Amino acid sequence: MVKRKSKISADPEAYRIADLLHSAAIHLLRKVRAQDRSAGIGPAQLSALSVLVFGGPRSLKELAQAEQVRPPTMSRIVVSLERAHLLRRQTTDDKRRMLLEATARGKKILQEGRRKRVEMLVRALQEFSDDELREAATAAEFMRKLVGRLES
Amino acid sequence: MVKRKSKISADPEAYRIADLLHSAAIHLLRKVRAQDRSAGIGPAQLSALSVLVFGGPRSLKELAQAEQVRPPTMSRIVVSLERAHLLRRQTTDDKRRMLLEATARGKKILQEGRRKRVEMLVRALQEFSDDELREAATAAEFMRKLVGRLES
DNA sequence: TAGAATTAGTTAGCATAGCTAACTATATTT
DNA sequence: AAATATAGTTAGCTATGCTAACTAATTCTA
Repeated sequence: MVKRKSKISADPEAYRIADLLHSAAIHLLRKVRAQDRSAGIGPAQLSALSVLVFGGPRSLKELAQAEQVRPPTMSRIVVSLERAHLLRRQTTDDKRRMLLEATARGKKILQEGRRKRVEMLVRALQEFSDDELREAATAAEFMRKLVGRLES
Repeated sequence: MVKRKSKISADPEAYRIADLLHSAAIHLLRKVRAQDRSAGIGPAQLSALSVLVFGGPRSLKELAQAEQVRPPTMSRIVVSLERAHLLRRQTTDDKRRMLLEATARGKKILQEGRRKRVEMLVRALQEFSDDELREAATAAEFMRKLVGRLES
């Protein structure tokens, strides 16, 4: 009869955790974004480019899906990246389709832009103790797992 | 002579962790943001409103600082929230300054908007085991600590 | 205490990024 | 061959971020 909750959580605890994670993600990105301006490339462009650099060439639609945005949004991002010579389009057998690929310059810029953002986090992490760093590693893995399980 | 690294990290590990956290934050927010549209209120407005609701009334400048944006940005956010009757301005002794305060409606909308975002996370969390939930709690606390230590 | 400097907030103008609706061009299905 | 589906673009809207330049009020200082 009793619907026994086997979770630590009951709801309130899961809610509290979710809220913390949500707020932390917002504020983490906001702080880290300040580093972007020097790269002269926005966060969405940086993120899309990184998919191409680390994940290899793909179509606009696939890139949009990877980045969880709609095709028109990605279309514009691609135009910006192309104008900056950070990616190139290749035609395919299917003439509607294109393959997007990072240029050498794109790879370089990406690494620099990303480096600045990530190094800010690295600097903060450097101040942590060994124990805290182990916590950091666990937290990072957990975040990846969580994101993977979010409904798309 | 040897500059002994006492960190787990050495650099590469801290870098890897930082990169994971960065990427997780981007994708978490992107997925969760989809829930926002139904609230008819953008993420920046939601976040600013939540500072007022949970942290109490404050000036525009203070709110901008809490949200890590510049005053003109916050000024516009405040205008939107005011037009939607989600906050009100109060005058103070110092006539340059204003106190911003959430209205009852603001509190309600906030809780609903936030609920939708956070509930998406809660749903994902519900699928985790007890052990994983303990991990989640640790990760959440860690994220808060990390964000607190980022340079502003 | 008059004038200078500072502070709070706004306005104007720009860029990026998100969306939907409607379009073109190519491929596929019937 | 015609209908349908798919890939990407264009147009137009909204929200958010910024800097520079402004107004109004307050505080400092000579």
